[in-house]
Amino acid sequence: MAPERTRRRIPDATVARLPVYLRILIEQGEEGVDSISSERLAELGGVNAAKVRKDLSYLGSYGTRGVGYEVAYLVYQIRRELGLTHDWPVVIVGAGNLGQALAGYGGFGERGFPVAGIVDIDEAKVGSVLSGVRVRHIDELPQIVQTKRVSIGVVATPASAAQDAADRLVRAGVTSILNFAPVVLAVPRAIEVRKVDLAVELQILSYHEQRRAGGAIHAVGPRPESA
Amino acid sequence: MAPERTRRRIPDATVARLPVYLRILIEQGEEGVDSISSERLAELGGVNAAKVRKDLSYLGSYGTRGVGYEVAYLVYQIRRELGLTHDWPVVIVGAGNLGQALAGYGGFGERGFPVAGIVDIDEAKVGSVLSGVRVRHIDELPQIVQTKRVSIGVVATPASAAQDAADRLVRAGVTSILNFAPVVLAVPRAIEVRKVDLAVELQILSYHEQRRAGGAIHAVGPRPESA
DNA sequence: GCTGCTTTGTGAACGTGTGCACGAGTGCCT
DNA sequence: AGGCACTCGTGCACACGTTCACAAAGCAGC
Repeated sequence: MAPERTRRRIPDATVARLPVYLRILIEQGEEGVDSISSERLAELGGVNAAKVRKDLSYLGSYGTRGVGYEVAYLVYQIRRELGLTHDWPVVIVGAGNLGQALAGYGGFGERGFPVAGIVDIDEAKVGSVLSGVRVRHIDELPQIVQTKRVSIGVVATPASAAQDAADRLVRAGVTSILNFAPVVLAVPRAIEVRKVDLAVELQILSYHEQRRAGGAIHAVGPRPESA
Repeated sequence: MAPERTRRRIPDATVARLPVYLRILIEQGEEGVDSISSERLAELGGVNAAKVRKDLSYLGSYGTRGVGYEVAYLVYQIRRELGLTHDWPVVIVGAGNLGQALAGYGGFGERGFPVAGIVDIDEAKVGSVLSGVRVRHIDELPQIVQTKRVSIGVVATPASAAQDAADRLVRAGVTSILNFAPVVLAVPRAIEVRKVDLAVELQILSYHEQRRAGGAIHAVGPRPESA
């Protein structure tokens, strides 16, 4: 309950790992684990123990020397730091293949990000119902964002429509965007954008595979030698 | 055609950006642009011009001072470096919501990663056809990997089945994994794993939203003030 | 209460990534 | 041919992130 004021800024790298710790801690809690050491948490999270301690130290000194961290308390603190003490409704733009899959992916609402609405520009798609959410026309975006107090938008359109979708989201008042389209979105500086690009991920894997195959030597096939 | 030998290792951060440059260059090429400066490429890619030049310099000196980079040649070089001179067939494990969306997502095969197969452990799903690919039983994984020379596997299962899926992929001979399940996979060191976790991305956005709302002050709602 | 064992929290060293600033090379114009 | 404008390639300084190593702090047993 201490009204800790201006919390020091947490490094990006740490912010990106906190959700992973959080998930593990919740799982451990459900399995009846009350206390956990940085070493164990590191093992489960696939990172270094010192890194875990340093990451957690940015939240405050919530561990007990000689013992470890109390799982429930740490869950609470990470939740608080990540702003997960209340739900963040999201709106999905694009009711195509991906939009549908996202709407149908239960883990969304389950983890505190209920789908407040899904919109598309295609009149033919408007009206259909995806996992309980009716597809609405994109012109209704401002209204959805306003009434449902949405601050996070998800761009699940084809690349060609992504910038327009982002523009509309920003105009409607959204301040964070999760972009699945393979495009670099241009948005005002104040808007936070994160992108998820399948092709990029696969190409990074491709790089390592190619390297494995012998660097600059002309590869003759995907798998020159099986393990 | 110079048989450049032991290419120096390219920094991870650069490898992650090359696919972005590549996509932009391909687009520009299609629009008839022959030559491009680091400044223009940086603008389109949303990064710093010096960074673009440094990144590209790891590939070699393929630019022309006073002019810029020849688009077609640079596309070729990046493709070569990323190992995109030939296709990398992928196999998808999990024919649920996400697996189906991935199989249906055309951009996969289009970008050099044809779906060699999709498998599921659920007999009920086996046999159905998703966008031209028949779902096969997971026991056929080794055969698919062998015959189609697959080196990249995609885990699109629920969290509870992800580790088993990964184990099977590794045993079948796959050396790179793209993991969509919210789990930290345990795999041999030689296996390259990249993860795409929606919840993590949303929680990172949540952190910034929460921070925007006033740091540690108890937030009362998602959007304390509209822009 | 003291001793010894355990584990946190963090200073310091190291490594990686970023961005500036400028020399070096190229093409164009006169 | 010479000068000028332009853009690449890169050395250098700085910021950020990771890891080590150890003092500080807590618990347990006697």
